[in-house]
Amino acid sequence: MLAAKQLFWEKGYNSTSIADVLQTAKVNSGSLYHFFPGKQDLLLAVLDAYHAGIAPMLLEPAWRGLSDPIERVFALLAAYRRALADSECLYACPIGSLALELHEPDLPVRERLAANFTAWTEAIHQCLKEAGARLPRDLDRRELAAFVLTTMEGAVMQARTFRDLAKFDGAVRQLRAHIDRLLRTAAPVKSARRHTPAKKKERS
Amino acid sequence: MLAAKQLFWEKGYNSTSIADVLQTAKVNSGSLYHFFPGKQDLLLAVLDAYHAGIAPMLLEPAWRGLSDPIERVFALLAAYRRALADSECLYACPIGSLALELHEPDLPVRERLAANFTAWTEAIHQCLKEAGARLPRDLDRRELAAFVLTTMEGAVMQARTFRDLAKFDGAVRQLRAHIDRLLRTAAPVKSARRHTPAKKKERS
DNA sequence: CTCGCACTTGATCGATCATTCAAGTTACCC
DNA sequence: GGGTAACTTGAATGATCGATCAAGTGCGAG
Repeated sequence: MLAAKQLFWEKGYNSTSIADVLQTAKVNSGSLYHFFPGKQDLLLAVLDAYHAGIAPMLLEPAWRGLSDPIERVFALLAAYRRALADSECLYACPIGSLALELHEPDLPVRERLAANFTAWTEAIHQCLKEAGARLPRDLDRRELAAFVLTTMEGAVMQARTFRDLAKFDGAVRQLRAHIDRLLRTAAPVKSARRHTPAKKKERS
Repeated sequence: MLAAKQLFWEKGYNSTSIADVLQTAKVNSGSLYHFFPGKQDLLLAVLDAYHAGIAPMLLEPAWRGLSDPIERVFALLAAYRRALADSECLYACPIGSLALELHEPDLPVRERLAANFTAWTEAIHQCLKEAGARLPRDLDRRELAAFVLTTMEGAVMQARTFRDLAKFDGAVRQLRAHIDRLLRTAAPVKSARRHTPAKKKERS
């Protein structure tokens, strides 16, 4: 139900009453309960809708015309920046909000929250894999992909709390510095091959 | 009120009823309303309590015996790791949770949420300033400090959602790699060419 | 046409919500 | 001891919550 999706995002799950949904969707309670046995089933459907919409509604618009995988990573972050800018910094990632709002989520709810995060992270992971040798061979690309999500969620949280886009930009700038350095490490300056030192062993 | 603090953290603000608070605190409604005109005033008091507790309840225990400022940064993150481990990954940063749960926070609420973030970030900023020349001169230390908070919030969110400490560890590992590189950039060679024991004057 | 089923209607339920208040109790100053 | 202000008591309020259900309506199949 689109109305529920909208309202859960605008007001949160607990603050959205069934009556709100009914009014927005212009249906009666009986109709709703015919399709959704309870409020939680509505939430499950909403989470499934978000999951299904990640590729067509989020990734595709953000990546239109971009082929470079690293550019795509930051294009996705730029899409969130736009959402913040267009909403005077009141935007919040609906999945992240629900993940923190629901303190005792039943298993099916938590599974779907996790599935949304996984799908998001996996899309970034795909980019990092496509970046191939531009990134260090021994880099854990899945871990870095999850770190991009970490950065996005933390950055949105702060931008929203401070109503300040600069908080978002600052976080992205730090992430970019981190990734730039990984790119440089993997592909040292072309003209100075002799500058490449012996590989230092990695520590944990 | 300690009971409210506990319950808002355990169940969230909207899911905690006044009746819950009354029962936990073993007081009557009249008493509570004598001190707090409404539920929101209770929230404000809780947020103020968190703010006041950052130094004594969070930083001091985490930093006991540690003097190295960079170690302190990661010791604070380790404290959150411990909170997750001790709670089977159901821990959530109370401020972050409230920041995302309250979708239309009144100004006084939002101010206090922001004040909590600011105080936390400022503590890290202090560490980074103490790190002095070990970090690049042109590094925006406040921005990096905010990025540490970004990482913590995003990492806790994912660890909690996946019920997996590894999600937290992965984010911290990425942050550590980022900061390690900054440390290396500032002090390229271990054998100090020109040690400057003279302390730079600090500006306030 | 008519039967059966999917779906809608909207009143209604008991529970619980935040909040109020008149009456009672305690503590402290003069 | 008497007064008073701070605080407690706990029942009551009206609103709103998620959920229910008997009585419809519409429609396609036979």
